[in-house]
Amino acid sequence: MKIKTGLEQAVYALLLLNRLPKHAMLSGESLSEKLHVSSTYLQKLMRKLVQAGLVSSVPGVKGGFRLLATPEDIQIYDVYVAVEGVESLYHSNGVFHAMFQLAENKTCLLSDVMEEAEHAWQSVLKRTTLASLHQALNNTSTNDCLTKIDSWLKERVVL
Amino acid sequence: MKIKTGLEQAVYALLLLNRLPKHAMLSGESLSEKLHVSSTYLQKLMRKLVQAGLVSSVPGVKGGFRLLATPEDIQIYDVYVAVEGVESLYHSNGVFHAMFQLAENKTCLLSDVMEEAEHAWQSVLKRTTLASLHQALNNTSTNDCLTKIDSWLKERVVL
DNA sequence: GTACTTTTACTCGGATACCGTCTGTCCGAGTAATTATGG
DNA sequence: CCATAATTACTCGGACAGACGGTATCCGAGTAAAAGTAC
Repeated sequence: MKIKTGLEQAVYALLLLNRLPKHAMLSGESLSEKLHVSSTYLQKLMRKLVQAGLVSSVPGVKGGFRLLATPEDIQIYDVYVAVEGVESLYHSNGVFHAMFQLAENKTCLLSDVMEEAEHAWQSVLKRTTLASLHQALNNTSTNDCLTKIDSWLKERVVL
Repeated sequence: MKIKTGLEQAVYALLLLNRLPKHAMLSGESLSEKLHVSSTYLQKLMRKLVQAGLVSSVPGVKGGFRLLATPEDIQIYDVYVAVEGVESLYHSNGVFHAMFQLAENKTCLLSDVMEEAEHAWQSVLKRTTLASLHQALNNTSTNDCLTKIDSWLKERVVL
């Protein structure tokens, strides 16, 4: 059981977009190049982020992706849901009900526990926003790294 | 991303074993019959529980499985680790390092968050024991269900 | 210079292929209780 | 009746097949800016 790497790609893509000046955009091609991930697959992910309302996209030449919401409002959990869907980590397979020949409507024992655990998990992902990640990045990175990124962005930025 | 159903099978198997009198055993065949799951696959899971030290097994005719630890000491997290391994839910794929051309030794931003989230998740699974599930089962089930199970166990119990 | 057409560089969304993992099956081997056999 | 052998019913562990989902690729379609063209 593993969490998809798609989440990682999406989060860091958003983190890059967050460094752009207001209303500026970056093409999917540029994003994938900087993240060193598959271009076509990243585009698939970006579409999911668009559908989730986290970023907006502009077609045509001089098009690209741009952060739609403010970074303070983008929870990591939102990104997770956008990429992986709302399905919970655990889903009962009815062993409990089969065991006791119960109706399907009652929740099973394990589900309750797993649901509680997942809630605890989600709460961490909900209180962590893109803004806090951005902050952490600025605090922990050397100026050299950041300026290198920002100058690269400047070359590739659209509009 | 989903948690294996193997966990469900294992937990309820343990819950069944917990209803046996001291030192009594149940065969893998009987377990799978009551849980309505694949017999051979359940045996695979039981072996993992044996290797994890949660249950002990006795080969030969009149053999079977028996709870090794006391139910108060068996955390659901132990079962999870036995079935799914110690691997964490999230494992970085190095996007962060590729992005900034950093050395591998530094942890990436997302890893920190995901690790914290997983910790919260684990803590719920650690404070839930087989004993507490057993308790919950006794409290929420009708007497009819429980006596039906226990009489069935009496028929199939070994030793 | 203006209106129109073509080219270009993007996003969009579906179809598809690959591959690892989880589920499930099968088989031979080991083990111990039970049963059968021989003296 | 006792000792030994054969049978039986389990667990053990590996090899293997099938299904499913995540990763990745490709393609045609849509869109809009830029470039080219005609008058």
